[in-house]
Amino acid sequence: MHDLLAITLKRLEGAADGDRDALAALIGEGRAVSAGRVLVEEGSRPQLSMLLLSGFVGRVSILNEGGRQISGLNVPGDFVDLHSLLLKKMDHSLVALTDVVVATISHVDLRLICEARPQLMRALWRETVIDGAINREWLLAQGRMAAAERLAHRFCELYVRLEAVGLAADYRFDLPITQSDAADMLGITPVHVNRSLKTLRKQGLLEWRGGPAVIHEWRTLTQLAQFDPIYLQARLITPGA
Amino acid sequence: MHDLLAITLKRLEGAADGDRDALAALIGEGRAVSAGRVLVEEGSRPQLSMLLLSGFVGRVSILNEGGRQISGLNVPGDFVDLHSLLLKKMDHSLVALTDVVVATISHVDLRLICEARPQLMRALWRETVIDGAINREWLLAQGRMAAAERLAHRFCELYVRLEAVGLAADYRFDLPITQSDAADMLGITPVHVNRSLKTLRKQGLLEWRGGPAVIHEWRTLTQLAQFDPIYLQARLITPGA
DNA sequence: CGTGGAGTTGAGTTTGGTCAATATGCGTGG
DNA sequence: CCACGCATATTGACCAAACTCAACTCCACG
Repeated sequence: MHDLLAITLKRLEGAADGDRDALAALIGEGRAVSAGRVLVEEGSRPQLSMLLLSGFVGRVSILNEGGRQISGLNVPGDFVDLHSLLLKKMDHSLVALTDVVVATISHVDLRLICEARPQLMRALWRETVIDGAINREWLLAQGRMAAAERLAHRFCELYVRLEAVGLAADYRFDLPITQSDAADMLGITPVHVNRSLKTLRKQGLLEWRGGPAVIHEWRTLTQLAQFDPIYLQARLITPGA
Repeated sequence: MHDLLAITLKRLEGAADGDRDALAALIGEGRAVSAGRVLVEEGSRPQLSMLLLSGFVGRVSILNEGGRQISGLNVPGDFVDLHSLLLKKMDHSLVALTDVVVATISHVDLRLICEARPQLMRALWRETVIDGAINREWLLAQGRMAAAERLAHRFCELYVRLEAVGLAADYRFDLPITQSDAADMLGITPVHVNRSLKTLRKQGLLEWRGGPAVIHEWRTLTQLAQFDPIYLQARLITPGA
């Protein structure tokens, strides 16, 4: 668990070591939350931000009539809702898609440390900007790619992000979410996720049945998905040791 | 033009007046760029950020095969590429969708002023976080709304954003972009934009033919689009005087 | 005038959605 | 240990939204 904290801190680019230590000192103990639980409710006004230590958290937006969209996914090592420091009211919910462990940092502390340490603030700002880059990529995929390619793209992205925090290797990683959740991430129906998966499976590109995922043909998969990790590079500092 | 600068500065929440003046001092003269021009090229490493004073700028991502997606739209008063201060390499292009006027601020200056004035940095950070909120809303629309509703939603958003900077009133505003650009914003084809527009027009909801836009039935339109401006509220400080 | 870009419309196709039945797998209580 | 029940996954048949292709119109501009 503490490896992860180290990785998270390490990729705060431009921060001094003193900054990192000071931030680390503000981070609370990890708290376990079980799958399906809402971590932060839409409309609420959080007084703290969270660092994800294990599991997957989804950024969930709801439409009155029949729509649920996961507009972002956090993997271990991510700050989950740094932006709530700046935007009082949550315009979406944060949901534990799997069992998760989160550590918290109070906004009061964050505000103080940011004021005292501009380089750290800048690094945290940068984290939220990278989230934005990922978001843009999702939007591009959502707007201009077919369902199967979008799915392939998401697998590529997840692999790269998880590898960067030591949670994926040899084209394998664990993704214990439902096809329904995947559907909400991709903007398609669960039924169609299933069919798209079948297509990719038949092409021998990957294997995933709600738990361990294996990418068989990385090269082909990235080509199909037109996946270019530049938009992630900011998070690509390889895990220390 | 300088009204606009004043509005932009005013909505930098939490900044002191001294901060605003100091920032204003760094902003260069407006430069006119004509429609269609690329302001910042994908892959480049900008040394400055831009403030949009007039016209519309699109954040354009390209897919190798047949895909162009506008993943964000800036209206006058927006900082166009603040995030390039933090992410060296552009992962998308910035394109003038109409004739525009932009003022620039050098990254060197920005970095210095941010270090000296944490509250200003925080306010600028907040601006990029609001961009993220808009992005999430687009993703929600892209993923879970039908084309016509998505189009309606975009009109609602634009009206609210433009009204906030004094460029829309009485449910009217000017939007001199092509249907093709609208298509790339919505993730649909130009032909389908045309048909969706026809639908909305027939329902008497709005009028737009590539120039002035008029929303006839705001209430109905917002309902159709399930438009709730909370995600924009951070930018809703009404124009001074 | 006439040329090219943008908008409009129709006809036919494709992708993904809907509805519904069946399968699978797991945790609980008997 | 088994049976039941629920949630998730899988598949088929049919439907609807959006795409493709192509023709035609409408301007603005030279």
